[in-house]
Amino acid sequence: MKAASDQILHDFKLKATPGRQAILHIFLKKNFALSHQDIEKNTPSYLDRVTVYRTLKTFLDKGLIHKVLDDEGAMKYALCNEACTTADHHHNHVHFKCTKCGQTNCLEVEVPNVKLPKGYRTEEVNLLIQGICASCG
Amino acid sequence: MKAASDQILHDFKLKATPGRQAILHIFLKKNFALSHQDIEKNTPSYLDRVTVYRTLKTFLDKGLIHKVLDDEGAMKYALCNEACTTADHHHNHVHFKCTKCGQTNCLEVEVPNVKLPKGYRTEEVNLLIQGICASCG
DNA sequence: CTGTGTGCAAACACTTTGCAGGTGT
DNA sequence: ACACCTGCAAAGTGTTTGCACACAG
Repeated sequence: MKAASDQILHDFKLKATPGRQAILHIFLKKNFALSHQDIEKNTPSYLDRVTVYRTLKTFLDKGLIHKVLDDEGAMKYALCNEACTTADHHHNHVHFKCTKCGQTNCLEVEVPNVKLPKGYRTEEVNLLIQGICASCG
Repeated sequence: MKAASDQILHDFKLKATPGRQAILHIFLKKNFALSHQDIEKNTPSYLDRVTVYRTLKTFLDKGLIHKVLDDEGAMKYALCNEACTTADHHHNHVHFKCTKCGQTNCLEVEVPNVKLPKGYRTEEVNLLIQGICASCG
């Protein structure tokens, strides 16, 4: 796993530092969207809160992770899937948030085509579905 | 308009106070989703910031307004349409955020049916589309 | 008159920024 | 060796709470 995260960091032209490895590990282990808090909770205590902020921002900038909308207004983050590079993003995800266990994950589902009124141009679609997930059902 | 807002407040079993009337007026005038900041900017200066917070929370509780997701994590609010009462909500809206003018509004569009993996149960769907709106196109 | 809303002040939580020193390449 | 991360501290911003008074019903 260490090798894997180092490889990812290297691919995105980021130095492999302990903080980044730790945060990246968390994303690799839990495969659902994480809030800043989630990350801080699962992070070695020597990691500074500020570093988490900066690391997340760096990851965002480089396109390693992406934002996930949450109904509570708390921003969450998730790893981009393999196809995403710094240059080419396609973030038309469907996210599912379980109201019971609180987990949000990416569904590998086609984003339906929505018919917009005339004159509207779509750039990005974010679909958040809330309900009960398979584990909690 | 004053009469209208008083009527609404009364319907939702809320006292008609100046603060609530003012905030409700803003929602009635602008027919797109407003952030807390938007409201504060358009609000008479005698209205306390705290009152805005509390009023919004009250409106939310009573089902007068509902949350609108925003990609920046900034919570926005919009009036529920007429069919919403305190008891019965159906918030499967489609929201469109223009990346140029920044306005977010409710589109009167059917929410497409998404096929979920087995075991998932849908309770609420939030669809946020970002792009260029008709006025900015 | 009574319960609720409001304003003010302060506490609290979250996020960002500057700088000095440490670390990966 | 150099640029870039990191930690600490502090400032900045957004949100919540407690309390006394004012007001709508």
